[in-house]
Amino acid sequence: MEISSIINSLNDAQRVAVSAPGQAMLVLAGAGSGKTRVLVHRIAWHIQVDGVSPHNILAVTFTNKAATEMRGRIEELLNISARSMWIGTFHGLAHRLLRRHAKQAGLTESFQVIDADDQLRLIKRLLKNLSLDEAKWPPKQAQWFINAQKDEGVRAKHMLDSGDFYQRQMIAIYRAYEEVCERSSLVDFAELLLRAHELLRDNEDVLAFYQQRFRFVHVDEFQDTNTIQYAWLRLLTEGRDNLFVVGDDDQSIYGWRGAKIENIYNFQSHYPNHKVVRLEQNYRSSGQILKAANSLIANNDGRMGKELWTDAGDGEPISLYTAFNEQDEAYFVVEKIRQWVNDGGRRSDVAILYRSNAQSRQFEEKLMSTGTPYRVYGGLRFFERMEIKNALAYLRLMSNRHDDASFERVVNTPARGLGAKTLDDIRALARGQGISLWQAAAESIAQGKLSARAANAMKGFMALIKQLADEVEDKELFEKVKAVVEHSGLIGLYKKEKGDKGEARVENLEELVNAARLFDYDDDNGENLGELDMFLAHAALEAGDMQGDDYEDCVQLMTLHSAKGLEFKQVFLVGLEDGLFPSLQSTEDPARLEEERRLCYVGITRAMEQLYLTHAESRRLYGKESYPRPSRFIREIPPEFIQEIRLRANVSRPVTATVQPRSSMLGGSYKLGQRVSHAKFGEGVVLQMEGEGAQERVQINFHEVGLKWLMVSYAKLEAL
DNA sequence: TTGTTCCAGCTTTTT
DNA sequence: GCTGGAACAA
Repeated sequence: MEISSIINSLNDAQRVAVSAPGQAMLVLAGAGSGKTRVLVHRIAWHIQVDGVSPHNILAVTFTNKAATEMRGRIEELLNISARSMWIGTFHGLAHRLLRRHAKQAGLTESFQVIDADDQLRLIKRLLKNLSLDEAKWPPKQAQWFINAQKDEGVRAKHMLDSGDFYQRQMIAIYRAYEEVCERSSLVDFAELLLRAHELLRDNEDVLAFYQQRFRFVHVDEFQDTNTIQYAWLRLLTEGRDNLFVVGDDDQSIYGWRGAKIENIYNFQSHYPNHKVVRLEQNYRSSGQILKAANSLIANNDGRMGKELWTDAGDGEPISLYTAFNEQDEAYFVVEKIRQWVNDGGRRSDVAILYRSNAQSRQFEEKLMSTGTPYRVYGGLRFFERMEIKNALAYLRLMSNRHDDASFERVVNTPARGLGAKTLDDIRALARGQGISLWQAAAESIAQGKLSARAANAMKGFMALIKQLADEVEDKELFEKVKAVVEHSGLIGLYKKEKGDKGEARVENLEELVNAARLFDYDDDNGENLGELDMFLAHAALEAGDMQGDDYEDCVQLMTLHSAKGLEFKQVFLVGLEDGLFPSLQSTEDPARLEEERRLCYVGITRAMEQLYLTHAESRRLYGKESYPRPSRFIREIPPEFIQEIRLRANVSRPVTATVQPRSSMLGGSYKLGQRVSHAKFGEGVVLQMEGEGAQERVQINFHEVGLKWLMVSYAKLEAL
């Protein structure tokens, strides 16, 4: 393999980046400028020209997809196997480190990874234990707090009590959460990163080993790194000048989940010998689209500075359509797509991009009514589905009885007569003695604390888990999964569920067995880990692709966030209205507004040939009619790049339906305002009535307990 | 255990 | 205005 094959296909700036001598490097790669190409070729350069073994190379990405693609492209370019090279996501690599050094990281060897959903359930449970009112202490907020602290590398024990009541409570929740995770051997996503950082920071030998091993470290999407991820990279590379990062400050759109655009700026002081290379030649979009994007993003302050250009010509101007309302907007878009397809365009080259998921519906309806195939991105992934998570919880319990999160999840799923009361008692015992729920359950049975019925049910559940675990011990992974699916009772539960839903769930469970069959154990490079545990980790870390690729030619619908990194010949950027995009919550804060602008920049730069911007003069939002102003981002694009279009000369306004006042309730055996008495609720006054005969119901305002609806035939009311 | 009513909440998302 | 979850009645 010649050097030329690595260098020839590159432009000057790309070449400089790829062939630079070993030193810290910041590649500012604009949209569509060949950033992955540069990363791939840089790594190939190290291997081919510097003679570095793949074994000594580390490459970090954010998504599994990016990691897989990069490995594939390196293997293809060099025609070698890159198996020994560490390429993966921050979380995946952190996981691998923690498996290898579980003990030094303070973890048990069988620790399990939990996803955001598991984490939230755990926190909900914990708030109940602490007798905190969910209304006053929203679990989501606590989750956000905990993860934000971890992202900054802060443990509960490090947090000072500022005397602030809210803060103090959050710290207490954080601490309690750490204890639960510790006891159950559970590690959440943020914890993976934090632990991996602490592992390197606190263990000189481990750090030295990996510093030596990774002669060259590469990072994709550097603008999306958070504090702890960057700290981890610095431990591995600082002072050694072997960190190669690629990113684009103009495409930083994840500030709200902890990404620090500042990492790009700080890189320059942390690595004084660094070199900056700008990739500004764009190979994706036509000239006017790029100029519009440049003008828009120029409104942001404190950029690194970058201007995209192309030698591919000006292309068509951007089209702007002002719709009467959101229906009309959808009509316009679908009509344009129809024309595109009529002219021989492929549907999969068309994307409808919106700010928030709720906007997809109107487009779906119009697409459906015209029989246009489409695909919506987002939504639940395979391993996030309820039935799958339930089955996995059984598997987890088989692997680790002390996994409280899984115990909670399936102890009464399918229902086996273990009610709230029984479980509360077991939880109380577990909490009091600092033992797992499984142990507490066993103890309760042994001490005869449970009613005969509950004890039986619990024994049955525990026996089921044990039996499954024993029966399957030496079997193949897929047989373990199959045993769970067949004997847990989940299938029976979902078969009973009415509609297609239950059927789909049963199919998914069958698909899970299949996924286990196909699971490549070696591929995930397990360290000291059984195949089952590896599969469970895989399920958490890689929730599965959005949906299986359907081969049909589909219009693509997605949020602007999910569109990052993709490109389409024809792009519709819809709902460009103040309050929607930029979102209402971002309009006050200049920093957040800049992030919205970057998001718009990302959207514009997805388009290769044709870009349509649309906004509506009136829009139904949260049930109310609103009359939003066109987005400020439209005004920030110079008019010379924009062409306004009108689809129809006149639009008829929908007639506002007159609201029929509901006719007053027809009386049965009670009168409005009648005073009545109920055995349990005491005295009250009848306020409303509906239904007749056996179905007759009355609403009563009881003096003691407030409003209630009661069936007249059951309630045994006494007229006073 | 199940069906209903009530109520809050309502950007963006990967791991 | 819709949805998902919790609370409640039966």
